[in-house]
Amino acid sequence: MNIGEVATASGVSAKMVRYYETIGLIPQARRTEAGYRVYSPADMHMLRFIRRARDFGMPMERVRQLVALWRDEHRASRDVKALALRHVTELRERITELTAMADALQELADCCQGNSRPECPILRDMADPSTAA
Amino acid sequence: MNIGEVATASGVSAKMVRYYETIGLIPQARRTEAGYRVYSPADMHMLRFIRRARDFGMPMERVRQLVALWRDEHRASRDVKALALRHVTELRERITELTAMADALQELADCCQGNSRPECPILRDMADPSTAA
DNA sequence: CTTGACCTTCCCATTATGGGAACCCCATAT
DNA sequence: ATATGGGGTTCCCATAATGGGAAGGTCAAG
Repeated sequence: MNIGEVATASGVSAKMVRYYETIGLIPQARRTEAGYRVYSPADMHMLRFIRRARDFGMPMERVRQLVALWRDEHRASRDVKALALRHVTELRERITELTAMADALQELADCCQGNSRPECPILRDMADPSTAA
Repeated sequence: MNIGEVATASGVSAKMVRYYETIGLIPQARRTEAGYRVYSPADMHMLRFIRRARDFGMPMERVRQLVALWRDEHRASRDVKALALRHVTELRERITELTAMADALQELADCCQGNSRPECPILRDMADPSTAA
């Protein structure tokens, strides 16, 4: 397969495939005489795997660790699980933060009449939180 | 006040104050003879306001709109409320996405023994989701 | 008048992704 | 054989918001 085919098959854009190669996330592809990159089905699976990891919201560094475990026949599933759970924890922390933001802003909005007059508790609170409603 | 003072007082770093000026989020500061930026208490309040908006997770473009409303004495609170609720909606959408990621990964982790053997449902599923447990 | 803290501008780096230019290659239709 | 379209290649640029750091000017206190 060449890069366009592996991109379509894996769901990773050709641009990103080249990028992953430059940052060393995937090994350098073999080349044809003309310089075209050549991929095996195994490469395609690896890219698909990476795509899945990204879909889980993992930062590249974590993806890198996970790919290393994936390729290591002698890994301990404990290590994979620990990595996964660490990510779940981070996701839940982020969710907590966003929820706090949304709730706080929702509460302010609930206090706002939302009419044609300028008086607005949202702006008032944001300008000076000490005057909380 | 000079930039260091307004930075400390507003919670926005001096670097960011200069940056906000270059992108036109805040007006260009007056300068002393020597070229030092000079800020009024009103400027400080504006920066604090911006800081609060950022704390709510708003992207700069939304902050820009909000600052415009804040400065407009003739705004309609309806417009402020609409903007706030739009942001709440986006936050909740993001939360839904992150929750789906966390739940899916948690479910995979629950299936993983987490021992010293290499067999791991997390990796198996990520490599090929069609073999779902 | 020195010294240290603060200011100025300018450049660089980050993360992951896409856009686009300039140029080369391959297969197919004429 | 050749024109042509659809790839491929590299390289550079841009993003959003933020920090780091260098080189050099300024201010205030001792």
